[in-house]
Amino acid sequence: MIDETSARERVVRAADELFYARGVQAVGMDAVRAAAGVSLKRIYALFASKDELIIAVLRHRTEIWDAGLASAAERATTARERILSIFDFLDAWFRQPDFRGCAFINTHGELGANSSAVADAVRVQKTAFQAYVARLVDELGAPPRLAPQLAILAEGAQTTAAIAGTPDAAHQARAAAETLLDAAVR
Amino acid sequence: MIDETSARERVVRAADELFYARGVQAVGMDAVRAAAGVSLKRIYALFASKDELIIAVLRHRTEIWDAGLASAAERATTARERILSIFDFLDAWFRQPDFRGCAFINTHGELGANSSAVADAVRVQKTAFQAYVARLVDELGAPPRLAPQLAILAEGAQTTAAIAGTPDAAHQARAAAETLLDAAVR
DNA sequence: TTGCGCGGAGAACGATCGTTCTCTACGATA
DNA sequence: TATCGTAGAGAACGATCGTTCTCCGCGCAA
Repeated sequence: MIDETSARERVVRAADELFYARGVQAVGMDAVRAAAGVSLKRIYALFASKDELIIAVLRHRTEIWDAGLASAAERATTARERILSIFDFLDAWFRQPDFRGCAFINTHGELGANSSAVADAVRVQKTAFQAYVARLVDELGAPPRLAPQLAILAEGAQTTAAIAGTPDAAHQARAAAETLLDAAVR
Repeated sequence: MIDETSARERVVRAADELFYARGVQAVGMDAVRAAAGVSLKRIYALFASKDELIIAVLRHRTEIWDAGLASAAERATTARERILSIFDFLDAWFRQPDFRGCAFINTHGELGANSSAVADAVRVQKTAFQAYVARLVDELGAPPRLAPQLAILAEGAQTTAAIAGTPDAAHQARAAAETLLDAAVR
């Protein structure tokens, strides 16, 4: 294992999958080692502690989330469609068999009280999402107060779908978003 | 400690506060013992395991939540006001200094993947809330599809407020709910 | 070929946790 | 008063976890 970046990436990817599927505290570093195929010694050379690995995993999740959002928006031609594409993206995500809610919300609930670094990383991600929505709302020429309302719908859909175990919340939130859009831009 | 029910109540209440503040897995049974003033032996006579205690705590939280919702609704005179009182209730809750998000969402994120009993208890609570909203929507004479939309707003407000650390999401969600209500009943 | 340094496998260590067990004190009953 | 059962305090136990350390083998320079 000579390639530094490849080893790091394998560790982050394996940890991400395990943390998301079972929760962070339920996964030992030895399980990460086994899944990544990287020795413990090497993992601790790449990350000073499990906490640092958790932060790296959250950053990795942010990239995946951003890429998914952007990819969904690409298929849209208008600002309104780009906003609604968020909920189509959620719908596709909720239908994946390994969907288990938003990793940021889950990790925040699990560790946010004890690790301000985790809480900060989650807050950064959610703030970035709100800014993304605000940008789309601005492009649409709708009043700015619409943006947090749409973001709240997206957040609520994620926790509702995770707990219910069904993807219904995506199209319910999308319908609500359409109503809010209709009322905001006339 | 002769009174069975009082000891049980003290354990549940102490565990609830600790679990909510620090997360379930971060709180050892010895911390519960110290906070409740009930010996470990007695705790394990009342609850077969920590898992059982967790379930009891979730049930206790359900009672608190239901009572809070009902109390907020009492001050309302119309069905529309009763619906909006949900968001006033959330606003008051978000402003409490020890607010740390929805205990059900947090616990589900932490343990839902490993304990189907926990996942079930959380799902039961969320389903009951959705049924409550559906009842109010029915009283209002609005189309039933409005109910899950309002419930999603409430869920989203809870996670948004918890992560952001501000109570803003409550009135943002309330404003969205008003728009949805206006559009649904004309 | 020989010595050296790096990396992997996994044992080891100290801490913590859920759960049980031991010991002691006390209150009620005959 | 003597005895028995119960309850509390906390030690003990086995498991697990994060982190470090030891040992061994392999590739490379002189």
